[in-house]
Amino acid sequence: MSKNSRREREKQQRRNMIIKAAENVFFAKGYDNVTMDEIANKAEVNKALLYYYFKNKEALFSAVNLCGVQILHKIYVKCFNLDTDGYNKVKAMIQGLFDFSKEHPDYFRIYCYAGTERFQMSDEEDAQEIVDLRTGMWRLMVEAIMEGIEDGTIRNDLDPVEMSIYLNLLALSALNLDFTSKMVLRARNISTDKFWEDLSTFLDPALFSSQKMKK
Amino acid sequence: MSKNSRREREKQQRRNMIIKAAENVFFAKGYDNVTMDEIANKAEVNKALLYYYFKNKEALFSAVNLCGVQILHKIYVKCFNLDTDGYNKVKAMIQGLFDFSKEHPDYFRIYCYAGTERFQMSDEEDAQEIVDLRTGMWRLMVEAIMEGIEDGTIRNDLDPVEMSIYLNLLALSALNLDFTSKMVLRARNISTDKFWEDLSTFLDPALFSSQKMKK
DNA sequence: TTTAAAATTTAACTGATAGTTAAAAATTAA
DNA sequence: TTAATTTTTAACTATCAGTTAAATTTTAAA
Repeated sequence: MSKNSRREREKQQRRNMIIKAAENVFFAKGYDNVTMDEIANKAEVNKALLYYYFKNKEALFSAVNLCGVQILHKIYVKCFNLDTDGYNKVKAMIQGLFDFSKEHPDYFRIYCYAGTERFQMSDEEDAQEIVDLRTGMWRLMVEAIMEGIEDGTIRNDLDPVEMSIYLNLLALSALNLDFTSKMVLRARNISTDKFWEDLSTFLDPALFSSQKMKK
Repeated sequence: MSKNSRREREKQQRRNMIIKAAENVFFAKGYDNVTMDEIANKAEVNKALLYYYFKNKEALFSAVNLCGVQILHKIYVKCFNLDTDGYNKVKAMIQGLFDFSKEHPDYFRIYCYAGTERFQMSDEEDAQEIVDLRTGMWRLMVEAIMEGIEDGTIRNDLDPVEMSIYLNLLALSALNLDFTSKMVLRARNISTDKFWEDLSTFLDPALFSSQKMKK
């Protein structure tokens, strides 16, 4: 049994080696410009073995993406466990996403790419775990918002579920700017970091508006 | 000369036929699942002719996308010319994007897809016009925001350029939800239309915050 | 009507690449 | 030693974007 589990471990290690090799190549050239042969070369392994461990190219990509998502998930958990009020937990999570995009820009890039139309269905294991982790992160943010509503640091006239989605969407797309927006900012000499900081100024009144403006 | 220009017109018509055929196929099956042979069949034209009129598949896709962008651009112009204050112009533009996504869901879908990493460089003509139109729309929104700042309907403590990007990003991604967000909303029985309406409630305080909260 | 240019078809071709396969070889557990 | 598992080998299929060059048809203009 102990030997069997050692074997299992080694198999897992081989799998991980392949994932790291794939990571390397995906990071360098994006998804579409990478061939399976390239990955096999990088992993110093035969191409057929890739298909022994992974169903196809997309599954391999999911495995890489999962690594990043796990990191991000941990960040969210840490933010949620901060000893502070709801508002600050939420802010910490948004900042956490920013930090993630800075510390792991490549993971962040494929995280965004994986959210594309191109990848939106799959029944394979890693894809499912990604969905679970993402759902988990969302749940944490909703919890934080609810805390904020109760302790009075976040407005109470909106559904926390919807609010969490607004925040996530905006944060994500602000960190993953399209070509036109980047151009515009560059032309105005606004760095993406300043753009991010100002996002906070922009959003704060939406998070807590003392005036319950209706219509 | 008049005959020459008639010929030109007919050539343009043929081009348009091809675009419409491509449109049909792209709308039905997305970009990646479409083959050039399919488009040629739909257009009842030989595949080689596609390459006579368009550089490659991507150029053809750009031509289709351009049609949608032109519609959207007109909407922005109309909103900008409304006889109202800056705040309401901005709101009208955001609502215009929503209307576009409802009236032309297919154009909207490829508009989003074309914003992806996959498509972010190209020197061909239609691609350039798309960039120009998008820049134009952005300019209009910045103008509207500046009017709002001057007439006092929009907060004055933020760069209008940045503000326009925040608004566009959020609106766009709220209309183009990723898989996880859609799931979450469905699970909570929140329709995407309600989600959109509530976005307005969420955002309003950020557009005009009477309290100039700093830090 | 003639002629030259432009538009269109035909069909076969290249090159890339994901994915398959089946058998042989190497490694490992027992 | 043996049987199961892992890994390699290398050749194969299928698909598709993109090319090409010659033939044919259509059109503009003289």
